[in-house]
Amino acid sequence: MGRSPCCEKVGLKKGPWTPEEDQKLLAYIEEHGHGSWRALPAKAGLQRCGKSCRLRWTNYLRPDIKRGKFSLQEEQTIIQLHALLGNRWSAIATHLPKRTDNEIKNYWNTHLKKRLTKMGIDPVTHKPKSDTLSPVDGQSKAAANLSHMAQWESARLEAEARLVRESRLKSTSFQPVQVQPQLGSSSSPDIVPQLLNKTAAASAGAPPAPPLCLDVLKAWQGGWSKSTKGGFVACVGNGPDLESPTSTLSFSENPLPIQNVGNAAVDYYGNNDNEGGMVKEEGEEEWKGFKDRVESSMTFSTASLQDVVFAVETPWSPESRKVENGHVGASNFMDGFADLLLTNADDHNESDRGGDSDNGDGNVGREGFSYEENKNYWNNILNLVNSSPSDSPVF
DNA sequence: AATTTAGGCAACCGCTCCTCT
DNA sequence: AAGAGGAGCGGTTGCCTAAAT
Repeated sequence: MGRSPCCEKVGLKKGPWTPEEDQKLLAYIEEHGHGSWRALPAKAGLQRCGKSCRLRWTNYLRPDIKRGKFSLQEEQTIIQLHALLGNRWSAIATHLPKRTDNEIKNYWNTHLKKRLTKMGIDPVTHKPKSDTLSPVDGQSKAAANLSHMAQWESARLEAEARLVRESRLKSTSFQPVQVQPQLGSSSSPDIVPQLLNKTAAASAGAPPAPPLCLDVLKAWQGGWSKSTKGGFVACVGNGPDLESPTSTLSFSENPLPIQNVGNAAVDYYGNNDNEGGMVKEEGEEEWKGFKDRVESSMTFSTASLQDVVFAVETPWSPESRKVENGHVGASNFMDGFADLLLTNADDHNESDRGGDSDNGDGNVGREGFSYEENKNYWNNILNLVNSSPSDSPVF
């Protein structure tokens, strides 16, 4: 709003950095920290704008940057998180602590995007391109449902936030929330546990939730059961490792209309006959901000993730769903997505990847996703989030 | 060997968000 | 509550290098 660009000053250098400039910047930051980026160049004796200095530091000079070729695991992480988050490079970068968002962005644009395209997958939607040719068959519908899952999750977070607010009005007597230490690394460490607890309490038809001790990772491993009302109950925290009482999130009053999951999210959370009171009302901006905080920290609520899996699994074949040791029955990571991707990745890459990607199941080397592949694709994305390293800054 | 083309990456630009006053 | 400044993010550009002709 009227503020002049930081680099507009005459005499400031642009373009590639010289080793001397790098040295000056490095030396200054090592001694003083960066402090105010705007003030840094003058103090460090650099003819650069602060923004340029920050960029140089974060993308190149920072000591904890890993440079060089991306590993197989890193590629998988990027692709799957991109499917979930879109072009939110900084969020993706939080899962690859030694890579910069810029590096990831470049790698995506120059390598991974092309590879997906070559496989017949739209790199934007992560959906088989063939879907657009025959959008009416059941399989395509399922894939279309999947493509909305990120939006779904987003809408859900908004709704949860609304529920928090509503529950504040309805109840003033919640038990203190116990938070396991792992969550402390989140930028908003208190949000999710409270969110879950209050969401559970506010859910229509759900009994008052006991205090919830949430460890996202453990909770994610919790089992599932189908409710007797035809809805679904996510049993949070009943895995063997959990010490806390079980919290039950019930959506039995509102079985999700999965067949139109993208639009359904709107209805479900906004305008449906929702007895849970998920009604759009005042304070949208506040809740948008709330949601963004949750999203930006990638602190997915357990319920959200499980709902997503629910959305993935349910419309296809509920009976075929496997639950193994409390995990969602996604196929093995390497057998599923990675094989599909890397085997299709052709030709020019296997030599430097170790070449262990062909599982010989016949699902490779062709365009488009099969039903199972689609399922695996998304389940693996969720598994990735689930299996994020515990020292990840976002979990 | 010279020229053209394509790929890869660092850096810039403009916008948005957040914080402070 | 509103405005200004700072920081961060994502998109894009432009340069450099390698490969192809």
